[in-house]
Amino acid sequence: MNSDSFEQKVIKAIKSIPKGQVATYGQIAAMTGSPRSARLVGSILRKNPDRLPWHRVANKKGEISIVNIEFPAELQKELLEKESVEIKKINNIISVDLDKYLWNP
DNA sequence: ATTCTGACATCCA
DNA sequence: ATGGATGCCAGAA
Repeated sequence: MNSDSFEQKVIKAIKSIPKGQVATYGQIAAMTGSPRSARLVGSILRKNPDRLPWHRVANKKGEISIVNIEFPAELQKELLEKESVEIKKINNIISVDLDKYLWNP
């Protein structure tokens, strides 16, 4: 499998998110050259459960879009707090303050 | 080959 | 402001 595949680029981009910061799906997609492929980023994260800092990826509202039962939003909350990222929980909806923690490459 | 689906992002009512 | 519809694009059926 060639290392230039969209999937590989996405994985690299996600791995490069600095500790203590958060990136959006669209941002990752844009970094890999396909600004319109935010949804594919999600699919890839879903396929690669381990080995990726998936907890540093949120949608543009700063919300967590976890669907995978193995990696629940609560776990993501813990992981982020461990990196000193402030978490807001409103109406059982976990989100991060993008104004403060969004990664600007 | 065609249709459906989705860890998103936008637009419109 | 909030929800529904639409666009994108690769993989699955």
